[in-house]
Amino acid sequence: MISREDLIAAALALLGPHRSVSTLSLREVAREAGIAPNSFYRHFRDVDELAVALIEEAGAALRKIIGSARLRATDGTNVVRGSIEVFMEQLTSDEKFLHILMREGTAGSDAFKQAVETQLGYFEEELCSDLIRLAEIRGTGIHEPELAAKAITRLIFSVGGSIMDLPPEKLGDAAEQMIAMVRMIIVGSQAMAAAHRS
Amino acid sequence: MISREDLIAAALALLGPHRSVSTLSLREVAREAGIAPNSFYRHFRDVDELAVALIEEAGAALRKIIGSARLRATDGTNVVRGSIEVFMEQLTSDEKFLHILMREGTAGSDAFKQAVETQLGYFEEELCSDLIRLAEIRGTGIHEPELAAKAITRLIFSVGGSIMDLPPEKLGDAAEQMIAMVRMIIVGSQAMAAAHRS
DNA sequence: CCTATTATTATACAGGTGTATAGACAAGTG
DNA sequence: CACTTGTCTATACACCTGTATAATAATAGG
Repeated sequence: MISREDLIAAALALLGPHRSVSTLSLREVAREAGIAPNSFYRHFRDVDELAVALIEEAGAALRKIIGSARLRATDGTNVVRGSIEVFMEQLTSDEKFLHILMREGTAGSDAFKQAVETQLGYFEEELCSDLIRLAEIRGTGIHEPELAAKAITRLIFSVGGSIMDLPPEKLGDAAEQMIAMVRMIIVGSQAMAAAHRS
Repeated sequence: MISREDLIAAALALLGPHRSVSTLSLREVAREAGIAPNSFYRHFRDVDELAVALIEEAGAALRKIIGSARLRATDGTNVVRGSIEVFMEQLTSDEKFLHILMREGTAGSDAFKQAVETQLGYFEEELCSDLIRLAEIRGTGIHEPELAAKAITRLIFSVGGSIMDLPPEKLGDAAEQMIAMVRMIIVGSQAMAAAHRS
């Protein structure tokens, strides 16, 4: 007896740097999972529903990963660098969670897009509390941390999408650029807090 | 006799908020253009080549639009707001150029992705010179304007992709958020310039 | 005007897709 | 045991896809 998770795993196996979720077909996933096409319906209404489940799983897995990275960086000296390094690590690993979330942000069905949106929202929330914590540690204020978190999240996922099939030797530079861009946002939101206070 | 442009126009007609370039089929475009499927090959090797041409056309059209908006805003008081308003205008107009560029950033073939990347690069360049000009007018320095331009461009196209099928009454708020986020980046890059100079 | 070349078409094929239908098999219940 | 119930499969249908081939229509050259 096959399970939802088996189907998700089968879909995951088909995905890769050159294969996006929205191009998966029902028959293909069923074939990969070793079941008859029609059995697919026992678990999902259509591939779209599978895709949404996949996104949710990928998001949860990713948040778990960066969650442990968050705990590591409580001193506030190198949070940005540390987080982006975790990100790049994940980008070059065999796990496809990041690729899925980055690649499919704007394609696919409405349900699918909204699932991605929801996951990005979770990241924003967590990042937002990080930013507030960071500002407290450093004693700087922070202006509209939700917006800063949103900007950083979108920026990273967008830039991530462009660099994800770069040759590995260029990823270092890309990471440095990312770090600099994120710092700009953080410094900006802090400077704006200072300006507002005066 | 049908031309490349006619085919591009046919493809454009098929696209919309719920239809992305990567889902266009050769037969479909040919049908829309009123030619036999095989005649498609006289103009493009495959749909992918059409898609690339489409991206280039959309990019050129967009740059032309914001180019005229750029000229309008030489005093440097409200460049950000003005630019984003042009952006939102375009987002709600019937022209689909923006949608195309925003929606397809990370999906589709490699050639396609790179075409989008190229267009985004053009935007970055133009924005970069704007930022430098703005910094001169205001007398503030600017730290790594290329990176700031990249961050802003990616941010706008990424956020744009999420809000493009929002109900129109929420677009105003979204625009305000965009403005605030872009300001964070600009303020940040200026603050970093000040810090470096000291 | 006839011909050579080019552009466009119609037809056809092999393969893929989602899904409706009906049968096969195992499990649980009396 | 017989029987129902839920799960899976095999077959089949209609439709769509890209493209190879051959026939047609249009154009240009002499």
